[in-house]
Amino acid sequence: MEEGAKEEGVEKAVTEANSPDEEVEKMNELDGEKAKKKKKKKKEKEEEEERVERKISDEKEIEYEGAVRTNEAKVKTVDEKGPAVAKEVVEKDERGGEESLKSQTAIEQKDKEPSKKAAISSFFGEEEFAYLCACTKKRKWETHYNPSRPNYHPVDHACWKQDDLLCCVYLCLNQLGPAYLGMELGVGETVLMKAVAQATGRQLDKIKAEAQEKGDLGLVAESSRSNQRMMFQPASLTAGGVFRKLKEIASMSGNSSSASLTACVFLIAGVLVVLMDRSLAGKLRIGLAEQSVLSALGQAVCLTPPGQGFPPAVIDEGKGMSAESRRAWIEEKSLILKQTYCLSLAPLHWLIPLKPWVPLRPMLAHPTKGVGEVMKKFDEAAFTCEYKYDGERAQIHILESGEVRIFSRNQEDNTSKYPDIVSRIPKVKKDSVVSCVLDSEAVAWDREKKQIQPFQVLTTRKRKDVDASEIKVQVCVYAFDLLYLNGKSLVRQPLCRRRALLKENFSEVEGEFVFARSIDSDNTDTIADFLEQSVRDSCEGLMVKTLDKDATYEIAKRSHNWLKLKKDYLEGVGDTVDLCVIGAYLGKGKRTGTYGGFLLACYDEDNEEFQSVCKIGTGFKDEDLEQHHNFLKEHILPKPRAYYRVDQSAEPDVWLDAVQVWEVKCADLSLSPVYKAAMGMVDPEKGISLRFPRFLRIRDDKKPEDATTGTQIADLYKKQQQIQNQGEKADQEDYY
DNA sequence: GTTCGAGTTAAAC
DNA sequence: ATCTGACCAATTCGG
DNA sequence: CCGAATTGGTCAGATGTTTAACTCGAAC
Repeated sequence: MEEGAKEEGVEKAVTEANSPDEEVEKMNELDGEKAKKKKKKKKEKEEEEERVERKISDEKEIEYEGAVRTNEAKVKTVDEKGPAVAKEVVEKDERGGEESLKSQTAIEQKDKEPSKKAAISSFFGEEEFAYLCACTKKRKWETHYNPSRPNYHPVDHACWKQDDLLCCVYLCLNQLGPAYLGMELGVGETVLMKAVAQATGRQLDKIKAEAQEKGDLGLVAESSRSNQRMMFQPASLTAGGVFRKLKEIASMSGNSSSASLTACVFLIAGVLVVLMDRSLAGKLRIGLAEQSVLSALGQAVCLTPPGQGFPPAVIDEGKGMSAESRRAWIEEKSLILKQTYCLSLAPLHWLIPLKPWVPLRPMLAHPTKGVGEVMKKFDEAAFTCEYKYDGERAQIHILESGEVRIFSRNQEDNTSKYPDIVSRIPKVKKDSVVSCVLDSEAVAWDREKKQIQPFQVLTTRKRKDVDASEIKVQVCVYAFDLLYLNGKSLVRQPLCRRRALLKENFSEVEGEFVFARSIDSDNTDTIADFLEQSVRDSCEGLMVKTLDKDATYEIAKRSHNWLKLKKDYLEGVGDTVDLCVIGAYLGKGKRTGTYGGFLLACYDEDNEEFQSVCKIGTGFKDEDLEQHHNFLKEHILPKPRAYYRVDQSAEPDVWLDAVQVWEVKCADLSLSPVYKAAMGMVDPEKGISLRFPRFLRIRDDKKPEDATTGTQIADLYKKQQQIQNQGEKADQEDYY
């Protein structure tokens, strides 16, 4: 760790921060200084000036919990007031004028802490940009980071070591690198708790209990540490150092191995316990996620353009502009950044154009609760409706060399999972295709019955290094979009064009590669029929996409440019079930202090028992959660009733008396290794659970014994399976 | 050494 | 995956 | 015509089931 600190001293002397208190003092000094500068610089109205100052003094009053100091940046974490234990990253720099203004308005509207966005915008400090400039200039990244060069290996990303800005960015995004390189920490909550226990020398159970009470493991670690009084004063922690350590952990095999545990321990014992902890858990909770980081970065890069050397000559390129045009300008530039980010997922990597090999983020869809809403949203624009197949997103890249790569929805490299798809690409693409990227859904396919299989079947496929000869679950690819063809990006082309090119350049092979079924209609009834039909054909519903207007594939502009229409979104349609609450789980984060989720059971009339069906944690209004907590805490049981059937792995934090019935909606039913409902009725060992359960309302008119029965659940499951087969029958009738 | 089971994590949805 | 709430921008309503 | 209220969209952060992969440690 100390080594890390040394390495960092590149452009600027390291400022040692030995205690949080000192840190705070320093920050305050800086703030004061910067306020002055700001005054000089900003020639806006005095009114605004005043507000800026007010904000700064506000900030001084915030109580800092701890701090990370890098050479380039000061990152402070601050606990928000109120129930939400969120984090703010606050960093002031002299270019913060614009951002401060924004935050001012926020303060005025809501007399609370500075708005999150504002804090974020000013996260990246001037020095970092300078550093960034230096890095970009040197092109370290580009040279090392070139996946297509021979002998390339992810390890080559060691070049990251020197780039603290990048480290900051990744830390913020909670990633270790571009997703498609598949770097995972392998550290989950349990390991983390062990580490905290070990670091603080306390009992694991105690830690667990406290974590539940406080709703945040990081807080536990923090308080434990301060109780403990550190034996040694750790060297200041740099963002780069932390990041490096994280990667180290990731690259270690054997997570609960003593080596990695001690590494975690070391980190935790280090300085910023809270921040570290959350980062490890993958939840920074700083009220700052991807989009915001990108915006911040976008602004940053605009204002202090890269490539100037150090120190940068131009710090605020937008200085002369009016507030209006300045904003528009920043927005425009940010879009470029976002666009490349959407392509490559590598923030520093903005120079590369779309090309096969680098996955791009897939277009997503907004849920829609009826054909009416679809018509309203797309109004006059022409649109198409496609089947929404229930499988896994597959972005298939064909390189000029003929090599094929397949990426998941989250840019995970799935090439080795689908050797079967890879091998059938040549016979499916026409000769006109040299290189391309296509968007599709991989769906489990029963070759004998020639029909689609449920999602649950697909998930049983092997995931790594699959040998084509060993494949048990076949897949059919349903292609629906073409994003790149023969050297040209089609991302800016409208869907109608892309779709036409797709159909021109590929040919269908039954059960292997098929175009998504679609109709182009604006008739409500026709669409409703098509929706019905899609469900009969084992699909989830429809995807609705405009054909011409706003029909590009530009994720940066709009990542949810499509609509999805599922049967279970429709009000009063879809599977609905009445279940009894028999347990609750303590909430985390926002939900600290109430229940974050509940355990639900159906009533089994044969054995007169309550069998667990699923947990539920969404669909509640804040108000609902409060109400449930108040009501249910009166019905806490010291231990479960004898007639509760619950798997050990689903045991709630508190057991509840079966007194209330809730109406719950779900998308599907699944065979469950965990839940006990209807066990033995469709499978001797497995019960039945719900896919995507959500709370609808309390059923005060029903007593616990009136809850949906095990038999009914089993019937629902069977009905679902029938639909599978009926769809096939209908298809066959079509054929003959 | 090998095998098996338990427990954990990440990633699909 | 689903869902809610906060926030922001654009549009509509009412005086 | 302007300010206030409504609406629509995006983002962040709560939470769901199931599965394969992986590691560890005990039993063989």
